[in-house]
Amino acid sequence: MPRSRASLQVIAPTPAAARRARAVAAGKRQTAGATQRIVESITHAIVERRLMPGTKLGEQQIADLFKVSRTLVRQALNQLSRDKLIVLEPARGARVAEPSVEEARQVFEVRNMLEAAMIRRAAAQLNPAQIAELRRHLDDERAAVARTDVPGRTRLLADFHVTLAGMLGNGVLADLLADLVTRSSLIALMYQSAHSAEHSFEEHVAIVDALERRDARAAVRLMQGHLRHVERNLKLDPRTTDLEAALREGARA
Amino acid sequence: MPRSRASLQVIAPTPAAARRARAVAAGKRQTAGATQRIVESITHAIVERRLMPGTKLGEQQIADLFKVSRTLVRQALNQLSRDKLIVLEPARGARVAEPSVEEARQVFEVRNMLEAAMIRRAAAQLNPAQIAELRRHLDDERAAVARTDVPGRTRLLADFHVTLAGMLGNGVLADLLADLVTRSSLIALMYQSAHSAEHSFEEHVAIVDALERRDARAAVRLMQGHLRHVERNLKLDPRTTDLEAALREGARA
DNA sequence: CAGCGCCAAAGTGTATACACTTCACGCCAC
DNA sequence: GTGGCGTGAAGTGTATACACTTTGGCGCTG
Repeated sequence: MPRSRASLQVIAPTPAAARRARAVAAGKRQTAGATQRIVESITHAIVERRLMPGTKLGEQQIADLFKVSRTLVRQALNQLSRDKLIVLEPARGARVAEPSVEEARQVFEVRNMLEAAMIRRAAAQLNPAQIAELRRHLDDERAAVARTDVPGRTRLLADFHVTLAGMLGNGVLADLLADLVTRSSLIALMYQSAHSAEHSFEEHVAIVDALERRDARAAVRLMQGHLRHVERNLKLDPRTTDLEAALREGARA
Repeated sequence: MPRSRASLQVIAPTPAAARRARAVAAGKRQTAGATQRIVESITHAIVERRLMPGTKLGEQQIADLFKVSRTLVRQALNQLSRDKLIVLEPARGARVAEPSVEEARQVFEVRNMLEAAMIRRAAAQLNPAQIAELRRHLDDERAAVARTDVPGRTRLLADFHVTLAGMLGNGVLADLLADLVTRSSLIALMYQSAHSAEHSFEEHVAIVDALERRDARAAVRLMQGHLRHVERNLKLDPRTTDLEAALREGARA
């Protein structure tokens, strides 16, 4: 009787099932273990620019910090490695990633593809309540920019894109874009010259304006312009001479 | 003198560095550890339909199969979990994922976004040699379809999309799409009714034809049609009655 | 004195040990 | 006979132990 368990649990859930149900209902997502805490901690540290690219991440060092064993730290590092936030070299440990110029270009190209399509749909399907939520987000951005809260504004400017993705009701898209946006933060950290937070904020406002007017074409154009501006503000030009590049290759081989 | 190591290694690489360099030069990517072997093995098993959704994946069982400790198996399972190919329930172990109808819809929506943009660029920038490579791929597909090699044709039909992504020289895009395509395979495995491999193959041919003509508009239209057809061929309609759905929810809570 | 090789310390990679949760069988009360 | 509850086997979660690689320094040699 393969179905019996289903109905039984509906009527009289086991303690374990009840706890799981409560965990889901209670809040967002129960922090499964310490692993997730470590991942988020390091991710935030990178996004908020407290960890520079190339920084060595010793396992024991992190384990001591979080008062756990290396086992959990390694799990966390593996996740971060998959997110491309750190680089894991065999037997040589983990370092904060140093994305190449080429990788930066590719990340922005993919973001452009995804976000152009995303904003087109947003213009078509967002309801007034969601527009209002975006406005609230913009208020937060404005405040962070005003008080020159660098970590906060960095996070908020990035969150704008993720929030938008989340509103389309497509979790897959939201997850994907969250990864890309986080990677973009690391890229910005490496290459950013004089990115004007104010400029980004104003472009976000213009985008929401277009969404509210349901002007899909303008929204797409503004979003693409926004992404292009962010990318253009990075020092992605070939700064290294050919010789220097060759030596870097050698050092990396 | 922070630069000295670079030039030194160019002139006289250490054994370790030399080995790493050789590993990179020698072939694709050196199989870092047994972990990767396990991940690929299970991934292939799922894509080739030898592992059904819901199948329990016991850690010790897998460890014995691959003659390694549970440590490595757990690493592999974590990776697979991030790929959404398996589901990891705390203290209850790993099972092959059973993507919901909603998740299926979202995956195809994102693929549509990405691949429409991708094919547009492909039409603009692919060179004749690359078109020829696509033709060769189509030959393989045709052969696999002809001899009703189900695992092979499944893989090849999926690889078409990944190969295309790879040709754009954007590794980030290729990786992302590879994930989505693999997830799509699992989705197909769950919901596919009577998907005609021949039909997909013919649509691939039409797409390459359009690319060769550099007809971006037609290529986009064909690709979107292709994805829509694949999705439509899934039994994504609400097959379960409301009652059944409710019970499923209960069983899952 | 420069360069090479060797050795020890540090750090990573894998396996194993142990604690804790889950699940199913069986027992007991009703 | 049915339903609830405890108990033990199975399996997962975390920590620890140990082997192996890397690396930097020291002395030896030419």
